[in-house]
Amino acid sequence: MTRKKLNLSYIANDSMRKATFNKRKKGLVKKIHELSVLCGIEACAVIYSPFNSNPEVWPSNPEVKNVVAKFEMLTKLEQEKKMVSHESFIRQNISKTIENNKKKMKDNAERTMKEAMFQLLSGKGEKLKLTDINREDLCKYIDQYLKELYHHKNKSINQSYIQYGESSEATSIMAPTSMNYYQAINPVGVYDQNPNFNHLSHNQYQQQFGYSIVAQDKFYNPGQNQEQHEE
Amino acid sequence: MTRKKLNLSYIANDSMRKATFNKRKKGLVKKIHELSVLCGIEACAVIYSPFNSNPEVWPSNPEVKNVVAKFEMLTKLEQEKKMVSHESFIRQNISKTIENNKKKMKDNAERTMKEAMFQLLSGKGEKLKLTDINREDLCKYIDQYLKELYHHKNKSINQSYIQYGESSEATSIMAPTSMNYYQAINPVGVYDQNPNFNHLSHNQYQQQFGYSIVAQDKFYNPGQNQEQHEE
DNA sequence: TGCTCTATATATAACAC
DNA sequence: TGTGTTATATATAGAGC
Repeated sequence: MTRKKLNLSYIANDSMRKATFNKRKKGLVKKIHELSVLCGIEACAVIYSPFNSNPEVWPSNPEVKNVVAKFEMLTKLEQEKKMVSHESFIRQNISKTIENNKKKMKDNAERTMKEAMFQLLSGKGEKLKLTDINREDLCKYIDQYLKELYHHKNKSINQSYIQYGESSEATSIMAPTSMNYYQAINPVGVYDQNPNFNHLSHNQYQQQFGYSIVAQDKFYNPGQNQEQHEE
Repeated sequence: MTRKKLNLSYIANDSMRKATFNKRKKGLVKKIHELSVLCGIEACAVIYSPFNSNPEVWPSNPEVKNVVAKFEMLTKLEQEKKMVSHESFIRQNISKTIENNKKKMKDNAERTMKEAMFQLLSGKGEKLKLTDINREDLCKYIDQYLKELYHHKNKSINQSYIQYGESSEATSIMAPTSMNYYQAINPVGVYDQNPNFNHLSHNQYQQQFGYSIVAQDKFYNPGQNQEQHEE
């Protein structure tokens, strides 16, 4: 009569399984009851018994109805969200990891862009392997960076001086764009090779870059998308 | 460091309660998991946690969805029927007891009636305390008794001889009613005091007693209610 | 707060009836 | 099958960190 060390696997023997089932069910219900009393919470358990003819057995106390009612009230989706099941836990973890990864990749890309930009600014543009960096993306990044830079600068001086929205006109702030840098740093040929600046209509440009260039060269209107990379 | 003997009552101290909650929740989930593996069953538990911001936590494995789905499929009524909660157990017990009591009271009343009837039949009617027994009820009972008696007698002789329903006419069986007994046993005065026989129309009589008296005196049609006391 | 540790309370496997 | 008994495995209160 020496107790075994619990081999956690299905008990093949029918009568032994039933005996174990009854004992453990009793213990389980007791535990649930204790937990609910000790901690003043609502809890219930549903156990499908293969022995007891009625397909399911219940948990603990009269509050079952409340618990079940509450549980039923939640939509299935919400239940799944809130259930800390092993599966959903793992799923959540995967989602988190993917999200994290995306963030870091984006961050990485930005750092690369920034470095490239500063290399251009410091006159070391000829050392840049532009095959590694998408030229269009780089232009976009530089424009965005300068826009934010100017935005913040002007904001700190006089907030009201800047006008947002599509209707802002002559009062909008002058800011350099990637064009200036390309013109300044690269030979004309290189600039001409970039189709983004030469052949896009204003509408296309706006679509591509998220803000419009006004009729007067070198003026721009910060569009509604300007805040998207605000930190 | 000596473990106390578990005082099963709400733990007032917040941090201690939380610690206990977490420990016991873990143990509970483990137990449910063990039970489901050892006995090859589906089980789940719902615990409403006051600590964990998400209002409920759950038990063990991916089968929760199945368990919950099954559980939800059952109507609420069916669930309650099958739940062996303490409360519903007691409620069922109460219902049973009340039902039993009603049965016995009915049985008692019938025995009293029967006794009274036989006292009348044996000519000891003058000893009856008719204040204890509702005169109307007694008439009803006697009629019913006789009806059944004749019904069974004729049934055993020739079942087809009896015609049920409202349309049965001349073929219906002749049977004595309580009127005969009252007329035979009591002085006219007593019989006259019973308003049920003298002053009710046929329709009213039918409404009152559940069957009709046909135009010819002493003939009756067993109505649809005749089977109601059949044993 | 949340973890580990350890003595003890509890749960329960195996056995007997 | 259900119940009771006992030796042992497991759960956990209380303490420290």
